[in-house]
Amino acid sequence: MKQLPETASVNAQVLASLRAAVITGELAPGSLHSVQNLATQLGVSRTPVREALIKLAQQGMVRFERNRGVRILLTSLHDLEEVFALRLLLEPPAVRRAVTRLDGNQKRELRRMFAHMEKAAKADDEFTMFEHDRRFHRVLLEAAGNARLAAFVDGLRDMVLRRGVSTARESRSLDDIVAEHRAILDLIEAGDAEGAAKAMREHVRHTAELLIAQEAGADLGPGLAAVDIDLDWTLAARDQD
Amino acid sequence: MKQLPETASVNAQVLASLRAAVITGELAPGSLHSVQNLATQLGVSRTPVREALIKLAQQGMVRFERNRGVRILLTSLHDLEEVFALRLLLEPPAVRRAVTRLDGNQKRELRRMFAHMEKAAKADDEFTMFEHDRRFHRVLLEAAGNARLAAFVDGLRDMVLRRGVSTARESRSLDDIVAEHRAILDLIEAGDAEGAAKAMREHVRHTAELLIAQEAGADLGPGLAAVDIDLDWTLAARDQD
DNA sequence: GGGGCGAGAGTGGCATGCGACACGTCACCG
DNA sequence: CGGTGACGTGTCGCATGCCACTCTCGCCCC
Repeated sequence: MKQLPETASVNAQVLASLRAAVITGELAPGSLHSVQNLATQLGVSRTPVREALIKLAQQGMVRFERNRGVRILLTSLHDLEEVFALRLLLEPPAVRRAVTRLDGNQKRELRRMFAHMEKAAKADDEFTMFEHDRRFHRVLLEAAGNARLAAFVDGLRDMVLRRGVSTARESRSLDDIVAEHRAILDLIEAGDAEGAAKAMREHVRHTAELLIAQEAGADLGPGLAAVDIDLDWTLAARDQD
Repeated sequence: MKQLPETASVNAQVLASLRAAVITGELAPGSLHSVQNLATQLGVSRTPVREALIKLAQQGMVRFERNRGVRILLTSLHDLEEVFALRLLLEPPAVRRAVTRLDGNQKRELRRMFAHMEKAAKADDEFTMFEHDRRFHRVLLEAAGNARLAAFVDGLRDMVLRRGVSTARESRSLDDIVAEHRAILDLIEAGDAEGAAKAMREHVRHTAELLIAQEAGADLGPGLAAVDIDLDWTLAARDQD
């Protein structure tokens, strides 16, 4: 486990370390760990570790088991289904709204994130790629003006990352991902809120299908994944005035 | 062997107490409190109190201020806007999906909650009314099969409760609220997913408008509230295949 | 009399002490 | 030989100790 050198609050450092360790799989899904042990490895006392774990537990990444330890929860197929159903409900409307609200700084930041993604894709740097992917989405969500939405969706991504980072390459090239984001960015720049929302919708939907199909394949053995999960609750007729 | 009392963990009890205290206004919005003080009042040590407050802080109800105390956050107009924008995005699709997935127990529970609401409305029992209102919505959200969605929306309600419980009576009678839920329930029983979703949408929208108008009135002084907030991000043209 | 300052009280954050409980081990009994 | 129960180890949950920092208020110097 990585030791953080900097001088932010101990709690925040521990939280970041633990979150990273869970995401990268350094703390294996399903495994059990003691607070004391984690604290020793991080070079701090049990208290900040416990407090950070409480936050992760609220997010659903770990679970306390009394007198046994802390269980690292695994991301099931159903978890992926839940996460992407929510992202499909929230991100397209958020983008639609963000288009009319983005200020200069945010647009610049968006372009910057996209440029970093392109560069990382060229360099085949998966980690940097997903890092900026996340920040790209976060800028958009924040621009929608709803902090709770932004925080919630950002938290949802954690559940996917530890499945996604290591495996996305198998089914979709980094260039494809960049292309989907380019489409979104172009439509935003053109002021086409509706188009951008639709592009985001397709992007999330595409990502969901790939990850879920792949995950189902991993669970059931290779080559026979025939799952068809109804992710998209918005497909029914419109409930509008 | 059964353990009837099933004494919940101290932490859970403290969490419930603090949440209730914040919602009822016993801990006034904007006020500052020390962990030590709260712990003494609850008859426990600082640790479980601090841990419960950390959870409330993650939910946005309180904020730690180093070396000063714990601030009880107030629900601003913008907070209400955020909460209801999210509920409008999430609850109608959840209901649409729930209609086709409700099992017998859940339908029975739904009818039971509604009956309690009717009874509480007749008895003019505001508190019981809102209690069952919340559980009515929760049953529906859980029936949609997405635990994250249910937990998230349920958490959002906390932000509204402390404004809503004490003030809803001024603008809308309990009977009106019951009527809106009756409409939803009837359409669910009839298997009309689309109609139920629309009814839920109108219900949430109606609630939002009343609460926000009233809150704006309270902020700006009585009689001149002329706010028009764009809650409804779904009103734009449909992003569909 | 006015202004600056310093000492004290109070606080959150981190470290540590302590008790009750879960689980694996192993000796002992049937 | 198989089952069983007591013990030891390890763990969380809760209580408490300690420290650096903030804020207040009264005192002292000018």
